[in-house]
Amino acid sequence: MGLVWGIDRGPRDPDHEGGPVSRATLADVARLAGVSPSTVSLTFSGSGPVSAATRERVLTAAAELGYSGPDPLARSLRRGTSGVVGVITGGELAAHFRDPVAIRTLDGIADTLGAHDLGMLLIRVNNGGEGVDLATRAAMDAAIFLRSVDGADEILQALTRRGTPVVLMESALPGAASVTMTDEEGMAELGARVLALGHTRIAVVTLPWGRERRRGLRHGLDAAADAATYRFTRDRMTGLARAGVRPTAVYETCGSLVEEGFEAAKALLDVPPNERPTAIIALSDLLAAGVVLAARELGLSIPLDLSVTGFDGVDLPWLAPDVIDSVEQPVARKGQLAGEMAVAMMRGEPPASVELGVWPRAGTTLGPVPESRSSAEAG
Amino acid sequence: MGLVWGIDRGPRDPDHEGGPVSRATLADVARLAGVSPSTVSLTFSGSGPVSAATRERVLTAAAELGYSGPDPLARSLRRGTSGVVGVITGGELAAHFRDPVAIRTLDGIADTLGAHDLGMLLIRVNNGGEGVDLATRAAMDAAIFLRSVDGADEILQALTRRGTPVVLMESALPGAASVTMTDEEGMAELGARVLALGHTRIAVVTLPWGRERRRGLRHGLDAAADAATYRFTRDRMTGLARAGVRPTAVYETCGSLVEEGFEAAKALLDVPPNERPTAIIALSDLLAAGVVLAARELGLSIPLDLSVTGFDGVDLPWLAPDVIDSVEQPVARKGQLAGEMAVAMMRGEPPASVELGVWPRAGTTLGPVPESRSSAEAG
DNA sequence: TTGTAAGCGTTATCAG
DNA sequence: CTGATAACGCTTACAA
Repeated sequence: MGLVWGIDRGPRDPDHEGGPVSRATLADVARLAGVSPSTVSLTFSGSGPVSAATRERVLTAAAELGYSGPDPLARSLRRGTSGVVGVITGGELAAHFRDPVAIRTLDGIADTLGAHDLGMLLIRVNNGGEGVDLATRAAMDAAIFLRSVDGADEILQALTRRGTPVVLMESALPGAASVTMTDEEGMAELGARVLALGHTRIAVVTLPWGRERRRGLRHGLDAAADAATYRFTRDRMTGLARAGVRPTAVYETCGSLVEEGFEAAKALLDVPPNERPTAIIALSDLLAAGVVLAARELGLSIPLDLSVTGFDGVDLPWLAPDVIDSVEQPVARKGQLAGEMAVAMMRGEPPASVELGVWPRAGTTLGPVPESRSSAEAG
Repeated sequence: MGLVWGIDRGPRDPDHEGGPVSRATLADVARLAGVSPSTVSLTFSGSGPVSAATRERVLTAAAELGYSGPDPLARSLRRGTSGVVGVITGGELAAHFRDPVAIRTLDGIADTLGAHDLGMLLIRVNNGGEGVDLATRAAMDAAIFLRSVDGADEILQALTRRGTPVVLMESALPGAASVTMTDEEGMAELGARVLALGHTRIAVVTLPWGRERRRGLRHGLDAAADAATYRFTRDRMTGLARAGVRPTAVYETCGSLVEEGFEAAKALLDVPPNERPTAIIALSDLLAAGVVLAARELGLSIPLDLSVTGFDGVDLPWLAPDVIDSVEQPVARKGQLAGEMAVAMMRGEPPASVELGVWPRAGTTLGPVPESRSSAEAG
């Protein structure tokens, strides 16, 4: 092939003299089939009128040369699209895919992208800045930001300047689409339910407040809501405060894990009986499950001795017979929606913002509510 | 800019006359900075010698034009690489990301790819063939197949012809790298431990045998091992048979889920006490956990009334105080290894095949072994 | 240290 | 229905 000086693309078996040094291209197929490159292109894309005979000849030539369709890279450049949507994750998710909520969100995104025949480019950005480079250099037709990503600003800016549509989850920014949830309202409603039961000694087990992880007792809920930089944590604590919950103890954990909830409960319940909380509000279901397990171990009956609530609406079959009283989040829907927004923007539609509602879900760990107070009053 | 007839790339705000219709390119930056395109390229790639003054001028021009680095598509075409590794998943994983083993594998892959600044393109191929097209058309420098993928052959062929390196997990093929695990041996060892305890009435709770999902009792283990088309299922059952386990009952489930194990155990244990199995071997930890929960509910003491074993070595803190006797798999390592293989092949190294060992892990659900028999005799 | 030039492998347009 | 042509936006060997 007319290669005079060649391009260095690493070792390609140079002393192999019979076979082609580089892969067959569309032009090679055209030559062998005795047609023009455009005809070959049309044959493979299926988008143009090609006579059966010609198509046959092209396909034969392709098979002979071991040509398996247009090169994705060249096609992408020419068409200006890559067929790939970037999903950029940070924080916890970067280290482990373990959070069931994140997993379900990803699943929702994958649903939508799969249905549109789009690839999902997963980019983990960790605190060290690994991934930022990739996120700004990778080819993608749109990007979805999952949770708060630490190097987000830089990435966001690069993408925006390049005109790549961006969908933000759990945060909003002009120019970008966003999907958020009414965590605060949902938690306020759940808090109201707890208060309606007449509990006075209420403890709260929280998610991490910010990037640095510290485990232990904290003082006051309002201060906590202010101090927390993580949106989930802040919104949910604010919701509790708004509902009028004044906890006797607040315990910060290092993450949404069963073990963390277990430890927190052990600490909170290891006090004289008359000081012991009668209700523990956990900011996630996994934490709540840990609380339930700790209570079981201490011989406390749920919900008679202790009411427990969570957040997320995750399915925990192994906690049977208990089912956490929680706040249901349409997480998969959220992911699908984010995917749909990305697709819409790729088509040129303007960015939209959607807020999905969350709602309390009755379980077995809260106990019966004496008086029905379903709608929480704001204020 | 010199666009006369233009290319239709969808709506781009055509009546906006002041601003640039298309994004600024490297050439535009060069023109504004008064340097040649190659200089701009060198400036951004950082790979060539550029004087501080020139670099400054280029960066200023870029900022002015809102240019944020070379277009990924063009760069990819020119360099011949995309910086992306495809991870192709099928079967169960396609529908849900829920399997903890798969998740840990993905995590391992992500570790390695992240460290090499490579993107991870997740492609789900479902039974309907969705994703096959994408897998053959997407740009990737290497591909990793997770588990058995239904349309795999077609994808594999296309990738191979294109010269894309392929890493197979849990299967092997000439020309492709592969990483597998010694499931059969591991299970044989675990089976030997069960037999060493003197159990005679042993039941087995299996993973799905093949694509079609049927739940219920089956007859015989050898027949089962033959009938199973899913590799995990087949290998583990073969291992049991090899160890000499002759189960009194075999129960097929629809998936590795706690609920499935629970149901299976209920069915297996709902017989007259003198026919009841004294040991249940589950082919996954999640299934085993379901068995433990069912046994608890029936008031059976573990391991006194019933020995239980699993497979995978997954952490299940919520099952405390019980810890499943299981077979530990270095799953994350497996993922990392697959990533490393992909990277190596991208560098031109020949495909390698690695088999990772698995080993029994002692828990609390099997009971003490009277006589130590650590090495299983084959045959 | 910087500029020149030759593509990378396609596809969209338009003419035949 | 098919062919010629002109990009897509960038990188790199080599010359200056």
